[in-house]
Amino acid sequence: MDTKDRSNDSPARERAYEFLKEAVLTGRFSPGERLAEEHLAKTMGFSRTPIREALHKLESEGLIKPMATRGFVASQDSPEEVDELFEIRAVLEGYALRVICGRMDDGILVQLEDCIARAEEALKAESLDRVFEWNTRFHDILHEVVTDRRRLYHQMVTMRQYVLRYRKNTLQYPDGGQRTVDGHRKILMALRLRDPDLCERVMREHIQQSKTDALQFLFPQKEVQ
Amino acid sequence: MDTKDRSNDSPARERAYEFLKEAVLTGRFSPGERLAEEHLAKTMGFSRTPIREALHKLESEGLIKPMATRGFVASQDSPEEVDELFEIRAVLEGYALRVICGRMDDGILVQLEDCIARAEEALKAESLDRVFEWNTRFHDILHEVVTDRRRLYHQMVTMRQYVLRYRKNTLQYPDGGQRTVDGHRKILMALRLRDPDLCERVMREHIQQSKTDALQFLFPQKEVQ
DNA sequence: GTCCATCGCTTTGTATACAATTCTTGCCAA
DNA sequence: TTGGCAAGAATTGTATACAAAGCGATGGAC
Repeated sequence: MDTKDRSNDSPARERAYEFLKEAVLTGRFSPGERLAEEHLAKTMGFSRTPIREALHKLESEGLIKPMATRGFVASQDSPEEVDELFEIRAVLEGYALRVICGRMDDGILVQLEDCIARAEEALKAESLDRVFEWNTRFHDILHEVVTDRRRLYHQMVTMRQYVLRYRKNTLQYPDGGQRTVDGHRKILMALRLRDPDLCERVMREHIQQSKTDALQFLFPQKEVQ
Repeated sequence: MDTKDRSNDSPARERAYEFLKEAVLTGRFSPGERLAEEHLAKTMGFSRTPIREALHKLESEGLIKPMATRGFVASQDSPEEVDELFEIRAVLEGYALRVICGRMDDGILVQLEDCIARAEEALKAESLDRVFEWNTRFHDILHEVVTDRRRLYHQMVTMRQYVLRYRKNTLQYPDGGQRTVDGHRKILMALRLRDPDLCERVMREHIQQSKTDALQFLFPQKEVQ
């Protein structure tokens, strides 16, 4: 039935968006590099129209920045901006865990437990890729519980993907992986206790911890306040 | 061809955006009404291009909703969506007040005090318009303290404007105005005490209170959980 | 040699044309 | 009558053309 190539049936605007997002998140643009519509259009084989729409969407998500007069640049984030991003994440994820706490069932708890166990294994095996994978899965499972809270879900997903690009490297920092897994363990415990206040606090601290790690990785010379 | 836009300096896309935002926020579109590009373009005297860009921006802010297959509709919010909006606001504003707390100075405290006093006066005079005005000013003053936290600031401003349309009516509810002013008083006290935890909690409760009022106003028949 | 004005090139902003898709309507068959 | 299908109308998606605005380079005045 559906024999057509799937990559071709989504609208050009979406493909352009995915392509550019990927490019920004993997740092394929040098920081401050100007994003010229015509050039991008030619490179990707679209016209300027879908490119423009993709650029505007990326801007609304804060992935690129408008220049003073016109056009966009691939933004290099300042330490302050990274800090703020993580802080907002911490606050939203904390609140989300509070909501999630009220919706817990044993099936999910088992899944989370499993994630942690596998991440631990990967840690012992010193396979950071797999640690990263299972840590990611841990948060995915939690987010899935609140997909019906669309604003919240959308924001969390957006912000997390924004951050995942350097999150991986962060794990390589001394004990970064261990700290993350410990954080997840605390989160699981708070969920088991069905304590919303504790849930919120623990999640917030977890994200703030990862903020510290990320800042130290990204800006090693700077003091983190 | 361009005989009509000489008095306008801002780009068409921005004027289209402002116009449509205003129309949505004041309820000029009936809920569920389809927003056809061609029609809007003709009505407003633009071409479809700036209209499209404006519509996409409005969608990214959650003011309109994409239909299943194509196009947008002016969305009537469900109780659940209004609830979520206020909850996210509560969380963000709470965090913001925590930040603001660390930046307090006497000048700002005096201004806030003044706002509250004037709102009280207006309450006694039963001038709800002026109550509304000074309550709005109260939050404006707070937000101005964190304009440099751009994501946070932008989100708070966006969400608040979204909510202000029915906020005014909410005040007309029994004691709605008094409750709001009381909330502001608590906020001021928490700031005076320079207690970040208290600040966050008090602000969150304040927004949640206004959520309750708003829900009762918007959906009087429903039970509010 | 330096500063400023101006011209032209580059890039974005807007309009419009055209293609693709969805929605509607009306007809025909079961 | 109803269900489904097809044709055409309506509307969006994309490409392109054109207008306007910025940016840079060149050249002239001092």
